[in-house]
Amino acid sequence: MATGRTHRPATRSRGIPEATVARLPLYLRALTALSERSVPTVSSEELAAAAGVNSAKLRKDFSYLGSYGTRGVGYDVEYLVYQISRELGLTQDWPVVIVGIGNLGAALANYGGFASRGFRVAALIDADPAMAGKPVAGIPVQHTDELEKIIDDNGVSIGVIATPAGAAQQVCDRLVAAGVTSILNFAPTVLSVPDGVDVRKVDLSIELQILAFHEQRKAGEEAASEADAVPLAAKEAGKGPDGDVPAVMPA
Amino acid sequence: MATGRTHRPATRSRGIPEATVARLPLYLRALTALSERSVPTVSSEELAAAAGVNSAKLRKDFSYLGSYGTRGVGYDVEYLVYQISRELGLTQDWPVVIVGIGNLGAALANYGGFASRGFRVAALIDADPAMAGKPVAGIPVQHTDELEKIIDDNGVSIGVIATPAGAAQQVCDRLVAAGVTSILNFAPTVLSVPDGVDVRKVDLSIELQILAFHEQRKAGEEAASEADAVPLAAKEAGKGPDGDVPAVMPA
DNA sequence: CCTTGTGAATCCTTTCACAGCG
DNA sequence: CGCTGTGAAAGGATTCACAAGG
Repeated sequence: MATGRTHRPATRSRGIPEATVARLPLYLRALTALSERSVPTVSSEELAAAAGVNSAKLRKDFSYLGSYGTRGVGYDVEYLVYQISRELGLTQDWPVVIVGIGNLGAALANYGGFASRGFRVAALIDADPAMAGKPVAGIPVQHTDELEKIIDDNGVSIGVIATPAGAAQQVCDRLVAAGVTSILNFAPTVLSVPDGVDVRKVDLSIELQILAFHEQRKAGEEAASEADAVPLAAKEAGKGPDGDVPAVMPA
Repeated sequence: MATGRTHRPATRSRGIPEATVARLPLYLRALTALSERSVPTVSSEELAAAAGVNSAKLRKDFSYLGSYGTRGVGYDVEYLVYQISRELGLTQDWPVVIVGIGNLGAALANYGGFASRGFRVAALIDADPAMAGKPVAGIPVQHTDELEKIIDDNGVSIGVIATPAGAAQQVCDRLVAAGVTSILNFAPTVLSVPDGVDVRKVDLSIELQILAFHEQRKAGEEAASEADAVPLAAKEAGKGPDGDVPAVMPA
């Protein structure tokens, strides 16, 4: 969805479509579950159901990786787990730093899904001096002043931004300057980065707004009121209780 | 991305493309910022830059909503804010419940972006009896036993699941049975829901995995032609060539 | 037989480029 | 003029449906 702006036309090697890449982690998770239950093989139909997609799509996706299945039988679970992991770059482990240790940052630090998938939280960084030294998820928080040194010492190329919106671009710039080339942004802001740097964003309130759109549709399903003229009374001014708790701020 | 499976072919009224719907919140945020700075009008070019998209796309998106701009001038900020809010269903407010008040649930409860956008956290629900009554973000946590009553009393139609993966489907089923028709799922599981219920998921580790994929590509970039301009300071965090190959190989 | 792998058809999204209008 | 609104072209992604192969 939101990778860095116009990078090169298409990575030449074996261009795997972006939509397929986005689904590989899904397949990987379903396969891992099967693997844990010692299921030896799985058909595209079964795996697709477990991953919540349809089987034709899954087969097409796998066809970009190569021919890893056996006709009449299905896919070898262990082998596929390995191939997808390798394709995603998860056979090595990636040190990541999390910047902004509010509620959300702490949640991320504690999130088991990172560690179990080849990601290692190398450091937690926060601008609040009072946080410095305090352990979160067993890792001591370090002050922002150390950012460049931390990136450099740990060879970090992936950074997670969980600061308030106002601080995000600044943090981003420092991360990039220090050598980070992939950023996962939880702050509700558009980050601008130089070419070659990938940014993905997760925006909590946007997801809810999309749901609200569909919810509204459902509500007005029968007796479709075409009657809404245009009150224009945009009294919907930016409301009050904004500046409270940290984590992430609204726009 | 992940709305409920195949519901009706397309909402007949004025079918706004899904891709457009997903961008409306982005525009809304940029417009709100302009509104706060009392900017009266904005061109598609400027607004597109602020939202991080290109201007042709933005104009096409707006064209699905109607003709709200003025040629030679641009768009009236206040008016657009209102139109988009209305289209997204944000002129009413939506009571939501958050189930699973761990680190992530607490972060969500504290997240200002919800309240400021027409969403009201009606209740926090957790299965741990020890949490019951404890206030988080000023709202007392209630026990799961109360779930159905809470949904009913508050007329909640949107639920947020922030429980561990193992509990998610069960919670989902109860929410749906109680009348919730839109679910935002943070648990790393595929939820199955009946037709007519929308599910969107936010998966923290999937985003990182996608970044890792691209990061890996960048690392293998040099050695080939085009000396990319990107310093690529990544320090080669140890790591032999190809991790260990797992036991099973293909037939 | 059964299930994969894949051309071809279809559908959706983005981009182009310019006519049309304030 | 400048900027919107939009047909038309281009590019992706998804689905179909079936030949190929164990």
